Amino acid sequence: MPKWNQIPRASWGVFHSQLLLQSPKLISPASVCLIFTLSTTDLIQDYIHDGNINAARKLFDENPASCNTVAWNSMITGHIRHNQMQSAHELFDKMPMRDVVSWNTMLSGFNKIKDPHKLHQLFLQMNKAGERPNQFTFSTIISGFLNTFDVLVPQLHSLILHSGLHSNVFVGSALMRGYTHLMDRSSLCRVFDDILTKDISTWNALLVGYMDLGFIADAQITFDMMPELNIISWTTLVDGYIKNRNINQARHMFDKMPQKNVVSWTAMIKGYVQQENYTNAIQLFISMLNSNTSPNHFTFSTLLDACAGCSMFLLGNQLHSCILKSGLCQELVLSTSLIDMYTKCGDIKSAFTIFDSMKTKNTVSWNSIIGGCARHGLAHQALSEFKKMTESGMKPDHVTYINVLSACVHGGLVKEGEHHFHSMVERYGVEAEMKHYTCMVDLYGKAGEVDKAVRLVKEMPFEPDVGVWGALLAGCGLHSCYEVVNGLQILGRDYSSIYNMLIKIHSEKGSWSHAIEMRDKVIERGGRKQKAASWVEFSIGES
DNA sequence: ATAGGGTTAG
Repeated sequence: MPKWNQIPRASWGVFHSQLLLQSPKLISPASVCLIFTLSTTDLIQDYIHDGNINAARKLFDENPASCNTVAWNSMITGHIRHNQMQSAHELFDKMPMRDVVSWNTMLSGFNKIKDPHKLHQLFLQMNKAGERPNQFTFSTIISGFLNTFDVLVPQLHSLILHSGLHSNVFVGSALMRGYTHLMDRSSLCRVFDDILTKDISTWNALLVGYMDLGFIADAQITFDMMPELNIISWTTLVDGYIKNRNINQARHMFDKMPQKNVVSWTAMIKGYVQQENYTNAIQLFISMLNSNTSPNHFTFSTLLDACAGCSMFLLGNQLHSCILKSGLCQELVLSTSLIDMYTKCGDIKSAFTIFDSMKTKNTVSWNSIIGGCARHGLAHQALSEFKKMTESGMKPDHVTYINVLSACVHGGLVKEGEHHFHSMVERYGVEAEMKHYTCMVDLYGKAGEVDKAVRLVKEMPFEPDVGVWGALLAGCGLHSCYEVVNGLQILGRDYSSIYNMLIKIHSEKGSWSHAIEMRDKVIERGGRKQKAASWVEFSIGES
């Protein structure tokens, strides 16, 4: 039996914080400190360790004089762990003495909430304040800069070389991820070589790098010569093959995995969903359940994607029940997947139920519901949801506008479509892409304003693609605009669909000789008409 | 008291 003063520090935390919690009237923090010969700072640290931020904060606020920099830093850490970035920031601003840990902790906070601009600002302030960045600083800011400030990676690299921190495994793997983003293979390898004592994460970073850059063979060689492998190495390899569109090799390695977890199962299922091989995706999901692996929100959202892809309403609905049971239902991404699944399976009502119950919505959630309305032909509702979206301060992006414009197409709302097409750049700085032009051409074409459609195609700042021509052609076909279609033929576009359209128009006008001439041309070029297909939806019990 | 790998949505 150890004496009380031989009990390790770590075990005390639980003990004395319990003591304080259970009998706050009998014993004060001050007495606890006395009994256990703890400083206020020690006690604060123990509270933070236990996740008891409120007790820590109370003690901290009541004893300002006995709080040193370590206590301040612990408080900042505690607030960040509880997602209270605002409070953390206030403490950071108020603290009398900041050391490198204070700065690093704040940087990690901005990294956690994914605010690269604040992260960048704080890093500049840190340098201005004369605090020298260390290995913690570099690994944090590099990972936080990815996708936003990728260009800074080489410059940070040079600072790192200057400070002699290049051999640190954390710094090194962050740099490797940075160079992977920059698609710079040779720098990736340089950084790898510079890390003198490599650990498994270092090797895994190389594996990710090779796979992301498409060097499949090098990735496999790396995998085969790695000193040790963990489940992450295996999953990286499997996912790498999926990303490089080699699903069979992915499955081969997947089957060879010594053990699998949620992540590896989800990655493999996702691979099949991307290939639109929904049968295999669902079979694999069943095997996953049989192997006693619980799905998480990643898995569910992947499967909902599968349901949306092939209109499996029943399975989607069952998954929804599972999600409700699992308590994952307030997950933002998952709700958005559910909305998408329901709209694509024809149940816009359920989609709205979920959408309206969401506490926080982002651009993607709004886009799914607007897109859902569009798909259901509810043009006016799509526009009113769009109005609500902008009024709530959410900024529309290019996808929002694709959905808004396609709603206008379905509803034949030419005026509204034109309005939004123009205001997207003027009000929100969203430049029109190919898809937006396609929608507008489609809109004009269906409304019979083929002249406007043609003018738009001519004015487009880039070369129209098949989609744009297809929309124009469809519009012409709908209104039998022989001249325009024939014009397309003269322009040298020889898609067989143009000839097919000409056949249709000639037939309608009764010029059979022309129609036959066109048909022969199609056959001559080996063109064949696509088989037509459609599905009819019956609704029972509702009008 | 501070740092790193693999899976999710429109």
